[in-house]
This record gives sequence, C-alpha cells and structure tokens, in this order.
Amino acid sequence: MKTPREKWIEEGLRALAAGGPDAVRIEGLAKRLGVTKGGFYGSFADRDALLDAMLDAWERESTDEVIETVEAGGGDPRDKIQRAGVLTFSDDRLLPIDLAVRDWARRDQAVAERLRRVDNRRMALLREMIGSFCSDPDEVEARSLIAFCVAIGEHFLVADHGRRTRAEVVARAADLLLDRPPTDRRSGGPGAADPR
Amino acid sequence: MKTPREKWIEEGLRALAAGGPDAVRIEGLAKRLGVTKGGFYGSFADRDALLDAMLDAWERESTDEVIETVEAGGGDPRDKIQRAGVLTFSDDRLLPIDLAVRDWARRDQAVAERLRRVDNRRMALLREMIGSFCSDPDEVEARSLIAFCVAIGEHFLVADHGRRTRAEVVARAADLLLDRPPTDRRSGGPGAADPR
DNA sequence: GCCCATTTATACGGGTGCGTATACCCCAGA
DNA sequence: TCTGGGGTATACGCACCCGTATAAATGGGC
Repeated sequence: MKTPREKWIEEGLRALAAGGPDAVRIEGLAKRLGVTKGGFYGSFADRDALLDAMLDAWERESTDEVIETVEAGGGDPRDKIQRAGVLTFSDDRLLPIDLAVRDWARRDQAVAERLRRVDNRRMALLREMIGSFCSDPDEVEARSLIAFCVAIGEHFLVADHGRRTRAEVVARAADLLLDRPPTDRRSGGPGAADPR
Repeated sequence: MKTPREKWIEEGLRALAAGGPDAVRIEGLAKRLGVTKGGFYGSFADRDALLDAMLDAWERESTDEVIETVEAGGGDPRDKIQRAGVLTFSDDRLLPIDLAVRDWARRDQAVAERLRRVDNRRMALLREMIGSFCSDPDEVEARSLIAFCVAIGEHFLVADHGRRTRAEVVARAADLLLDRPPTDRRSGGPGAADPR
C-alpha cells in the first residue's frame, strides 16, 4: 500500500505535468485524492516541501532508475542509449513532467540545479554513444547537444511539415545525426533519439 | 505617447516572460504601472481579453516585423536567415516571451494555433536557407527541424560541456548543420542559428 | 471658461488558496 | 480493554485576485 506522502507526491507530479508548478495546489490535489487538505500538513511542512519532494522523486526516477534499467539490459552503446531515450522521452508519464520541469527551471535556480544534474547524466550517455562512431571530441559534443535539443525541442515546436509527419522528419534527423543511411520508415526501422 | 491599452499589453508581456501566463495578474500589473486596476476594464473586457491582445502583439512582432526588417536588408538567403535568427532568438525581449508562449501552447490549443503560424513562417525561412545548399527535400526538412530545435532547445537544456562554453558548442553545431568547415571561434566568425 | 469622454481611484462581493487549530476515527500494540 | 498516534474532517483567519459599481479627476475641443 502507498503511504499518504507518496500519494500526495504522485498527484502533485500529475498536476505539475498538466499545468506547471502553479497548478500544484494543495486543495486541488486533496479533491482529486478524495480527501481534504487536513492531513497534508502531517506529511509535509508546507507547499514548498511538497514541491521539493516531488522534484526528489522525479530526479531519482529519471536518473537512477532509468540508468539502472538501461545498464541491466546490456547491449552495445547504441542499444543502451536508445533504451534510455525511449524510457525518458517516450514515456507518457515522465515526458510531460520533464518538459514542465524545464520551463520551471528557467525561473527557479534550485530547480535548474537539479535539472543540471539530470541533463549532465543524459549528455554523458549521448557522448558515449556518439563517441562510438565519431572521433573528433568537439564534434561529439556538438552532435550530442543537437540530439538532446531535438529530443526536447521537438515537443516545443508546433510547425507543420507538409506531407511528412513529424515522426518521419525526426527519424530522418536521427539518421543524419548518427551518420546512418536514411531509414526506410515504412519498413519499421527504429529511429534513434525518438523512435515513436 | 503610449495608450493605456498598449501599456497594459507591454507590462503583461513582461510578466508572461518572467513567470508564465499565471503570472499575468491584473492587480500586479497595475501596481507595476503605478496605477490601480480601476481603468483596466475600460481597455479590456476581462483578463482573457488582455491575454489575447498580448498574443496578438507578440505574433505580429515576431513575424511581420521581423520578416519586414529581414527582407528590407537584402543579401543572400543565408544572411537573411541569420538576421532573422538574431532578431528572434537573441533578442532579450522577444526570446523569453517566445519560450513562455511555447510552454503555454502545450496546455492551450488556441495558443498552439498562433504558435503554429509563427513557427511555420520560421520553418519556411529555414527551408529556404538550407535548400540553397542541400538538394534532397527530405534532408532539407530534417536539417531545418534540427536547426529550429537547437535554437529553441538550447534554452531548455541545462547541461555543462566541460571546458567548452555553450556558445562554442552551439557554433560547432551550426557548422555541422550548414555543411561548413569548423569555424574558428576565437576569430569571431559568426555562428548561424544562434551566433551570440 | 465649459463640457464631455477617457482615465483613474476607491470600495465592495465573491471566489480561491494557504496554513493553523481542534476534534474525530480507527487500529496496532501493551 | 485501554491507549496512543497516524490519518482525517471541519472550521477559521488571512491574503490574493477577479470583476463591478460609483465617483472623482483630467484634458482636449469649442
């Protein structure tokens, strides 16, 4: 069974994903949880304590847990990164939280520091993968940044692509980044950064 | 002299850039403007009308005005895009608004439609520039998406790059995207997507 | 100097949200 | 069975904010 504390955090992350930090309202969470806010202050000192605990949970879940799962699976670097990318950027639960945290970090230094830790670990994974086929360290860094920016930025762009779907364009972008020949999208070949 | 309506919009955009749409509070703007909210409802029906007017102003400023300025200057496609990029993504005023609108658009369909119009015009510029040296249309689309994602995503990433600065890595990424030899950063050669 | 429209200040009602205080309920353990 | 504590409900004070009503002021046109 879940402790009440965990339930508040879980519901808080849901609210964060849906509406940003301002949408994390104690009374609103209480309503969704089917309780009143009375018990909240038994588990948390105040609203800030909840936000902090939410970030703790998110940070843990999107670094240690993901990396554990990824490492446990074995395979070559490309496989691992792909699995990490899928776990992080295709997860219906984690992705919206990630995007919300990013915007939040632009306005809150403490959040930015947490995000820095998370992003640094992800960049390390990208460097490892891209370094496996590219020898110039400056280029590795540039390609890693590009890959990361596409994985994130894709969700902040709203442009159309004519007859192409977004997924097709992203798949082609991944081919370019990874120095692969163009993937035939219809045969179901996997994209890399975001293979949905 | 500025009309009161314009002053509300201007201050509203400042608040939006600093704290997102939830931070646009009529009474807060009034305090910053040195007035009370009394007069607000002479210029606007309600808070939503202000948000709408803010988006109108932003949309106009970041498409028509930018494109006017860019076209007026002449030069080859590359020059034009670079100027458009500078105007949009290096502007201390427009950039934070742009990022705030992007996050907003994830939660509000009407905002997303406006952003779609803006992004489509920007993508058209990118296609034009990249098409000037790349013939495969699929690749043009992919490279344009990548360039756009880097220009935006850069500001949502918080990773470090060891001894390199973010600007250096972005410059190298621009070289890769535009099929240029590596720019010597110390000689002041301009990057393309974001040459700060 | 006077008039009208625009802009402004003040005051109010209603709603929401935070944090505290207090009492109730239920259940594990002595 | 008694008891203590975790979890809960209810009620309160306070602050913020929206939108309205009403009155005051301000300034351009005549």
